[in-house]
Amino acid sequence: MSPLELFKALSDLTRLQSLLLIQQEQELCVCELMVALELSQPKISRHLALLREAELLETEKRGQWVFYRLSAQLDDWVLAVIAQACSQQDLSALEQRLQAMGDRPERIQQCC
Amino acid sequence: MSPLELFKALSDLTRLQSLLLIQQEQELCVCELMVALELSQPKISRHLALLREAELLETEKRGQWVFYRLSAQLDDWVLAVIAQACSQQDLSALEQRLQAMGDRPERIQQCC
DNA sequence: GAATTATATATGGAAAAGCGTATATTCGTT
DNA sequence: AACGAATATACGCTTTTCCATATATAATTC
Repeated sequence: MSPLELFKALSDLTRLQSLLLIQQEQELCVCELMVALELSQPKISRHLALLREAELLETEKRGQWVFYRLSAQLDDWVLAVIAQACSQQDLSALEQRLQAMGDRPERIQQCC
Repeated sequence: MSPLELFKALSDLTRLQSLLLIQQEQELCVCELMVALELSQPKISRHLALLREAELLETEKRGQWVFYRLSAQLDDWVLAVIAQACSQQDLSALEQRLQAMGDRPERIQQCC
């Protein structure tokens, strides 16, 4: 991944918010992002596909859901850039809609 | 400056290389960037104008030249992102053409 | 003050990106 | 097997971005 590829991937609000929110939440499925960002399903899917093709995100299919999370083998400099962006981006409205969302898909407990 | 604005500004190779090379060299004028990037004058000027409008670069006119340098009041997180990009971008060919360039405008000695 | 150098901007067109809608696919449920 | 939910992709269109060329402006030199 080159700096140019990273910056292109992050130069769209939908992709930027999706990536940062996924980072914050560890993993999210498409329907959760639809609620959080208040956008249509095809729009979310298409932007996630771009982030996946750029190998920023990886997917895991569990049942009828596809969960997106940060790719496991991201270089440190990429993580550093994402962290800087995250420190400057207000995701509170998105987080709030996510919390308020009913019927979120069940998660395998990750930890403890 | 928002993350989105920064990423949009850096999502073009001409702008990315210009910004990083300017950072490395402290300041450069348009004609030096033309040689380093091997691009036309209007193309360089237009992209620099975008970086200036985004307040990533500032200019100083000295004689017939316009020198571009990093804006003085950039936030730390912006500088951090630029530094990460710089660590991953190979500018050696550009630097080389710059060194080999004849007739570079004289600089006011900056230091010591 | 005419010519030259350095830079900026305008203009029209080409390429790319993004969008809404429609459709396909896959999985789970009945 | 049929249906519904979740996701992906295809298609046509609009918008944006980028470019090459031409022109404008400003400083310098002769």
